[in-house]
Amino acid sequence: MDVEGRGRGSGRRRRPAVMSDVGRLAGVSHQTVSRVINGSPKVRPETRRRVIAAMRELDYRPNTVARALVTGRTYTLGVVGFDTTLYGPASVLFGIERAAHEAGYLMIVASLKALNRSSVSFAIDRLRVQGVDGILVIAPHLEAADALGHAPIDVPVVAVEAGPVDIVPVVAVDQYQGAVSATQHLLDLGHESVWHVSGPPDWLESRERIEGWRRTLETAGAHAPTPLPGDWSARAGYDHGRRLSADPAVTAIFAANDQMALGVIRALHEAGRAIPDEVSVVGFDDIPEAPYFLPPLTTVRQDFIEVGSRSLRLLVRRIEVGDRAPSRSLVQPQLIVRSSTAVAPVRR
Amino acid sequence: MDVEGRGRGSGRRRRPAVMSDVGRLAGVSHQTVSRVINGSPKVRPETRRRVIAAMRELDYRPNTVARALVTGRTYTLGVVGFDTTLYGPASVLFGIERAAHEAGYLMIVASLKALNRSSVSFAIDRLRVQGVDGILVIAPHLEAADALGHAPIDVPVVAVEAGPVDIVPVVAVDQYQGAVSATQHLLDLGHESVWHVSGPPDWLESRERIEGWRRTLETAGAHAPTPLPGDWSARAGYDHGRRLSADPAVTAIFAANDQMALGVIRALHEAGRAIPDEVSVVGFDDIPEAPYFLPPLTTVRQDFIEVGSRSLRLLVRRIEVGDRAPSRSLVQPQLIVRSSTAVAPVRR
DNA sequence: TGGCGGAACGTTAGCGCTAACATCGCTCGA
DNA sequence: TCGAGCGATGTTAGCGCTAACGTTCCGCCA
Repeated sequence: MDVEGRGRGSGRRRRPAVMSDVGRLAGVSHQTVSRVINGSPKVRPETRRRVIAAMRELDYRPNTVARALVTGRTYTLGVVGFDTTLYGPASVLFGIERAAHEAGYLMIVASLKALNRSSVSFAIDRLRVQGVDGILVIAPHLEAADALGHAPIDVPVVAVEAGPVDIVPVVAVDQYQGAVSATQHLLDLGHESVWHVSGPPDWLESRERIEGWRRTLETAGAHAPTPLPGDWSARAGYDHGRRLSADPAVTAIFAANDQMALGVIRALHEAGRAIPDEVSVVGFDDIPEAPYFLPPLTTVRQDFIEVGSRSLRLLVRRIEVGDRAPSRSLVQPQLIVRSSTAVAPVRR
Repeated sequence: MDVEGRGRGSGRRRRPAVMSDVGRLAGVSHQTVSRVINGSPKVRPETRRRVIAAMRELDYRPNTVARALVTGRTYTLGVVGFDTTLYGPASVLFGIERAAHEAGYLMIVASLKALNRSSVSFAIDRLRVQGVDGILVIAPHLEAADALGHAPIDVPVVAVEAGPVDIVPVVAVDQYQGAVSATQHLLDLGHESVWHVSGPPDWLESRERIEGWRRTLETAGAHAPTPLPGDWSARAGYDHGRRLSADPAVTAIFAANDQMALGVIRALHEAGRAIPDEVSVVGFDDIPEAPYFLPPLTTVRQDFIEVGSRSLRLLVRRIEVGDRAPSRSLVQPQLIVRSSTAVAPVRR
């Protein structure tokens, strides 16, 4: 018997035990079982023991759905993200899940097919209908951030990596400062200017990195060339890199992420321009592979995990304490100097 | 009034409309509203129209939780994964979410802190208590796969990237075949043997790749050196690469993933050994950066997205059709030849 | 000795929905 | 002409839980 390995108890596929089953076995009402589960102090130790024994005996598991129906709380959180295949978003997601688990929440992920307003709104709605207690939106994009302006107010929302959104609280890496430190590093090495392979113009991260780079050059009195927009891919970096490597004036390149930096490096290499002796290259993100590029990449490290867990903690605070008030929390990036950057070559 | 921007309707924070509110406004019973929502044919078009109008008017949203309580279906799926920061798992997750969305399900992610039996069991339990309709376990690991042997039978489970598990159905990439094609490619180029930087021995993927590599060498009558186990990181590849580059007999290296291949490449480069002229290198995965390595990496492409969506479809079939019977679905990998491999150098 | 208060329970009434059955007209054929 | 039959709707009874209130029993003090 019990061929199906259904655990203790005899016979065929019984329906799982419910609260009143436990109560019956323990000789109490279902409400007392509920009290035990919810840790009410008004239960005699002896009774509690009997109830717990009965729960174990019947392999009882509380029905979360029924509980959610009456309490209105599901202890699930929704996360709206875009391309979660990329290292950055994947890490943020990971950080969120870690922190959510610790806080007693489960994480539901809704990916976006496209980065636009209606797409974000639909995703938020999908999660809301599911009954999540709160929503995190990873919205590093103009239109996506815009959708947050029309976010529903009956469920707490926190934006991750979004730009200056006034309506909802935001947790983000200080992209501007990261770009400043990358650019300043190159200027400090004696480069007269720094070329920039940027991200897509409609991404907020791109904009802030461009801004940081431009301002730093301007402050130093250096000329800021037109930024070359890529799509974060190594291929884009390669394409721009081919053009840049043909220009002997180019001695320093700041790529808006490590993948594009990799493409730039390959293009420079093919053109026979030595890194870092002739051209210095800086990336952004510090992906795990960056130290093993040829040469190892100087880059700006973002603590994605921290962004994820910090935004989650903020969301939970809003859910549980009811804290409103928009806020803005910035995580500081860190310049990691490796050997893809060196002092500027002497001018001929 | 309505300072809080709560939408149409006058006055303070009303509670959201429920079915009977809609019914009242439309002049029907709540059950008729339910029929309209569930697409019952037994509703007059005129009535249906009135109900829909009332729903819109009140901005009605069905309460998923209440529905789940009575139907027993939540239309959520649980996914148990390990390090979802890596490109492979992240892509599988992405593929799952895509397919889940299409099938009308939401995806809950539970990450593992450690790869062992109890950890997997706990995660499955957490999801089960939450009421998911089915569970996907990304378990490329011995112990993790082992936990599936004791999987609960009251909720459908599908294993992703797991080895030969007999109890639950499995969807995986044919790692063995991938390793065979990588190794054979190197043999075909005239290399006398192929060194292997493998993954951790307790990962199923590592084992199958080792097996494919070893068998291919044996079949060709070549000597199979002891595989060098890494941890998938570029650093591990680098460490092994340093030792391999010191051995002039080494002319071909098969790394069990692209990150380790990158480390190997850097080590060879530092040792002054030319790739591919002196040493050929093959990776595994075909991460998006692989074409931009120096030199571009020959590797074995895994279609992670396909693995994800295929496993999801299998799970949904089991949920909705009740299809039992363990099965095994293999996705074929593909050798991508780039310029990190070339004919073996002539022997001195 | 009566009564009062609190600890430790039990009972009841929902949460918002669906499933099952009951009811009401109306059409249509014998 | 009448009722069988069916389409369209209403009514009722839960799903498994928590919240609110009722009940019981006992100790303690006036």
